[in-house]
Amino acid sequence: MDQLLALKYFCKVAETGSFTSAAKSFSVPPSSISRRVSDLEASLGTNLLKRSTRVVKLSEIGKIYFSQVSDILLQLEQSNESVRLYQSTPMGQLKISSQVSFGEQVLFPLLEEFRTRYPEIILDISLSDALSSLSHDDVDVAIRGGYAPDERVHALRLMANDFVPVAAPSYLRASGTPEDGFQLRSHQGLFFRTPRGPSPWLYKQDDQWHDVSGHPAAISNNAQWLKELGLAGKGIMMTPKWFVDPFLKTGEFVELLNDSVMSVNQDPDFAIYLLYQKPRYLVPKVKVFVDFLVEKLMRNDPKVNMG
Amino acid sequence: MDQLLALKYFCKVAETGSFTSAAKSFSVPPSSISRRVSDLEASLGTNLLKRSTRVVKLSEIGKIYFSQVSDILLQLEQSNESVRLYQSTPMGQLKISSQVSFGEQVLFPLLEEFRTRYPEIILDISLSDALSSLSHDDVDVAIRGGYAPDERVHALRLMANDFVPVAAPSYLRASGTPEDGFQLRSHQGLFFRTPRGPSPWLYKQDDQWHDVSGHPAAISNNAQWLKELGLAGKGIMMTPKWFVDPFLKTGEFVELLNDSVMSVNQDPDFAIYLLYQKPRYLVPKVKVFVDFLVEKLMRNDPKVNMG
DNA sequence: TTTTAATTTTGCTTATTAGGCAAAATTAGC
DNA sequence: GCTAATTTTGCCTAATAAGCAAAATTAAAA
Repeated sequence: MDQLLALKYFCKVAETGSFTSAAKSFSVPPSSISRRVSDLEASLGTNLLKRSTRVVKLSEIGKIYFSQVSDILLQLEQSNESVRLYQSTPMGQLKISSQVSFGEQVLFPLLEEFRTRYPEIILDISLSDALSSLSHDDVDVAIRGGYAPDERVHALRLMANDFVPVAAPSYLRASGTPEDGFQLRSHQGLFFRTPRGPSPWLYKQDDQWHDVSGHPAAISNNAQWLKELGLAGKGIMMTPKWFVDPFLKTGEFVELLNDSVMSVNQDPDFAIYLLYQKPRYLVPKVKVFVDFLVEKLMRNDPKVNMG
Repeated sequence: MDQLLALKYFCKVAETGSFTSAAKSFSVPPSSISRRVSDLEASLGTNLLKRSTRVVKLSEIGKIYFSQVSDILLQLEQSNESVRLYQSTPMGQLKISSQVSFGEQVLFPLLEEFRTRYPEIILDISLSDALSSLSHDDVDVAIRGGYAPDERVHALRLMANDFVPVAAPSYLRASGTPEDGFQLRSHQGLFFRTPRGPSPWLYKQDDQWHDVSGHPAAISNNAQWLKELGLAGKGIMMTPKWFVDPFLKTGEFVELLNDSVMSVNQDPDFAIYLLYQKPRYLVPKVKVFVDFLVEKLMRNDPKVNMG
């Protein structure tokens, strides 16, 4: 028996005092109401209603049951309504995982606008360079520099992640400016250590990749420290443009080997990806964040969109 | 969709963290659980669960929904349970309607025992000599001197309602003792007025009924007043034995024409009836009251059971 | 990484149950 | 007692949940 249906029928009969009018408001024949209510009474072993052809009244226990059940039905409807609201309005906790430097450099400056635009979303950002899968970690969206990931996850290519060699003018004055990829090997290098180890410098010539890594002056997983060393003229750093963009503009960093194809990775799909699960029913908070990042990073923001 | 079933399935999945174990506890195939929960999610337009083969976790909105819904299910179960308790234990308001004199004379003396035996029943007694149908009046049981009533009401013949003429010794001394039914016509009469009018005195001889009503000394629908007049020797009163039983014992009243067939009504089914509706599911409070009256009035209570 | 085993989901059929209509039964009011 | 509104019952159809087997998925083990 569809007990919830029976309860709805019963309450309507109790409210209207008639099977017929209850049937009308549900657009079913009165016989359906009669049967469902009878079923309900049978399942409880009780007469909830005192029937007579003209007036249907509640029995003593029917009165008690009705007052309780009608409240319960109301509560249930409110719960359903709150779910629908959640599903139609961006709200709730939004857990975002990002690489440290991208988060610090690109993400954080954007978030204040996002917060004011969607005040009902509570942001929960965790920055980490550790490889994490969305399925394990309890995150809604993840931003990762890397490859296109597995299938059942939406991967939106936010921007290219091209690496370029940069150095401070002071370094170049002291050590000279490399004119060719292979010359990098004789320079000082500031190396970023990924979870897979220090990233090598790769140089492409005639469809061939060459490791042109310089002498390691410093290795760290902390991009900030490496950047400071670079600004201080301690060596050449391979870095995504977005990471040093402000300094290139001011001239504190100089991009080297403009025409060469440099990388730290041979995979052409290497890029910044926005990852999020694709559930059957997309949650608004995720959708608006994805849309927001697309708007800010993929359209016409010259500062970062230089893929 | 059987939403309540879906909610139960969903909550069990949320509690156990597994479709399979939920299926076991309901003794249905896991596919049923899967489908019902999917239906529920579809009807809400939301993913309530984050599925993976090993662990099923609640989504953000799923957590909220679960906490609300599990509480709602609990409330509903409690309501159902309270109905079943009501249906298995004598409790609640018991509305009793009775004729005034029968109530005062017979019923009230019994009720204290009933109250102590069933403390959870709240008695609501209304005494009235007006004809009332159970369907109109909001009563659970009614006690009526009269005929067997209509069909869809249980009519339990509690006791006979034979009327006998009685008088005080002082009256008999002053006016003489009638030796024959027809002699009553020359006596003073204390007449009870029913809703149908004053009750005549009827005397049966050779299968023939004769109206042998005396001169009306007083007419009232208040039996108590008539009784006081009778005790004061103002006339002869036709009364059920149970109404004057204590006075017959003390000799304050004397029963006249012991061997004659006297009545106020020609109907042989005239008696005291206990009336109650026969609903599909008999409510315990009514059942125990009926049983109680049968025990007290129909078995071996010599004081009143003199039909 | 590959394999394995547990779990969920899907496709199909069967069984159950609600809806729908008409006729019968019930009853309050005339 | 009759009439009209209402509820209930009988019977059929339609909708939906259960049941089973196979396929798909995925966390953990090898």
